[in-house]
Amino acid sequence: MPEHPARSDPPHAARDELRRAARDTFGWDRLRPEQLTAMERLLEGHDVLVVMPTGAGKSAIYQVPALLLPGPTVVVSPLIALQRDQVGQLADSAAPDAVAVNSAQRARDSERAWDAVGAGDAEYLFLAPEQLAKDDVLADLERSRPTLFVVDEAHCVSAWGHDFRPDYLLLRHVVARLGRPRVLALTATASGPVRDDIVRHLGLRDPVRVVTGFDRPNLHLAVRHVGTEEDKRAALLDRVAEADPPGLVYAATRKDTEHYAAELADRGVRVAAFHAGLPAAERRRVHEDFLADRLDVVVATSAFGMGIDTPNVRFVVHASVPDSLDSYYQQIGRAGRDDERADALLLYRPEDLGLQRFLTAGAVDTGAVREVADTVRAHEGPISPEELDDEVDASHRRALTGLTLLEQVDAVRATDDGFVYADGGPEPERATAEAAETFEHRKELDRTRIEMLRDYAETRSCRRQFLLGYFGESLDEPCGFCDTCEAGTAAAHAPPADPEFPPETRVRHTEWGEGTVVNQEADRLTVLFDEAGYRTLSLPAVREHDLLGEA
DNA sequence: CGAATCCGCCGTATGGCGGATTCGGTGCTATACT
Repeated sequence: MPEHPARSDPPHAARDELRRAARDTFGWDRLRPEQLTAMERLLEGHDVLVVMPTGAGKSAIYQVPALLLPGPTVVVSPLIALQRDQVGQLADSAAPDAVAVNSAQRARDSERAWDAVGAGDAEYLFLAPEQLAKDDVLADLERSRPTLFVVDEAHCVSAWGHDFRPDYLLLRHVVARLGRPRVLALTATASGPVRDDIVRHLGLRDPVRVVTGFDRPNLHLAVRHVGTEEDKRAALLDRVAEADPPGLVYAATRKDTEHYAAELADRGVRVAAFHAGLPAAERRRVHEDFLADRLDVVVATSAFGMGIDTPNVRFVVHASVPDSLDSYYQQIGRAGRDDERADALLLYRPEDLGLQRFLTAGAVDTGAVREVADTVRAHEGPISPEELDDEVDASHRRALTGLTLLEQVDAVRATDDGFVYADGGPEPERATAEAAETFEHRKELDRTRIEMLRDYAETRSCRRQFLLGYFGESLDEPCGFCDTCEAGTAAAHAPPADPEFPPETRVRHTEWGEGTVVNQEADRLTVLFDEAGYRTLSLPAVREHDLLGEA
């Protein structure tokens, strides 16, 4: 953790103020040390990255300091439903007003929200990143002089910013345009590389990182290998039908969610399917029914979960592997928030990895990248993302993905007034090729992240040691509360107490170049290579052929 | 990459089979229409 800068105030003046504001405004009698640390650093003007489980009070970290800072607080939130929840929660407290601006509410309500922010009546303003790509929104925001810029669910920057929702990668320029208010990034789950990606793409400056432990000791971890699709279906139905509700089932496709939900319903389970293809009203109903205990089980795609903080979820069963251990841990982390026993079960078929490979395979649209490059270059003066979107035929998503890739290869750069073609940068043709390469590199990393699910499913070591290792934490002994521990294989495959390659060690591989050790098991080693992504190496082979040296 | 679905063939079945084809996740916003 970085050192405290020297302060002239008495040492705990800020702390006392924060505690008083928390108590008087929100009725919170005590704040956790990590919350206080993060709040204090914000007040001092630092950028802060917080990784803390849901339920630990992440929102408080901006809600309280916002009261002590002069201007309004901007909160970037990925889902309109979350914005609504947060505004509602603040409305129920004694805190100053919170408002949102988005396309789902009447234009007049958005206008009122801006008026309230402008007049200093609203302290908190919630927006999706897409709003911040609009010139008039940015102008309104600039006038309101925010002093705190919050990115909630900040893992979205890394998970979605690179292709699905490229507006996330523009946030760093929004922050610059606003005169650099301090930035707070909040998330429940992020492995080391994801944290670094967030820091880099939000442009955080020497951020204070507040990361609490990842271990959830009340969560029982298990993987069941299934042979055929039919075996899997049978195993799923048996397990879920007899499990203690409430619980969640994650499936890979929309159709699967509906199949499983129908079959569970036949067995008398109060169940609903949830995916992004359902009408908004149906999605809202399922969400509310689950929170209100009117449903035992929701069978969902990855669309379900953010904003679910019901404490008594007893199980999470995966009918198929997700796209990364980051996603997996986030999804199983929705169980057992009450600290009672909860079960995480992965039904594993290696064939299911294929679907995830397909889903992360998307190639970049080089035509769109080239069009963006040419447009920025031909434009007289700096061009804003909104103008670019208007002038380019490619979709918003492709145009902005192209823009952010071109920025990463130094072909375009941001100024205070928009993007310009970089003077010494590569020509459009070369820049397009380099952008495609950068994108491909990211996809390769994504593919190796999928392989980590294979390793998790197939490991004979303690599952918890494996998972925590992935998130950069170590557990000295096998946990005793996972299937491999119970089967006795974990003890036999326990990582050495004194590993040759301790976590975080920088190494150089003869083929894959430099990387950082993630964790060492009894006979294998996982390394995150800078270029080649996650790779698992056999230790005997490493020793025999001297594959790894110090970097 | 793998599963589900479609389609034509065989040869005449309250169809079966194999090869070809299609499909598969995540959300915002703006706009046209009822």
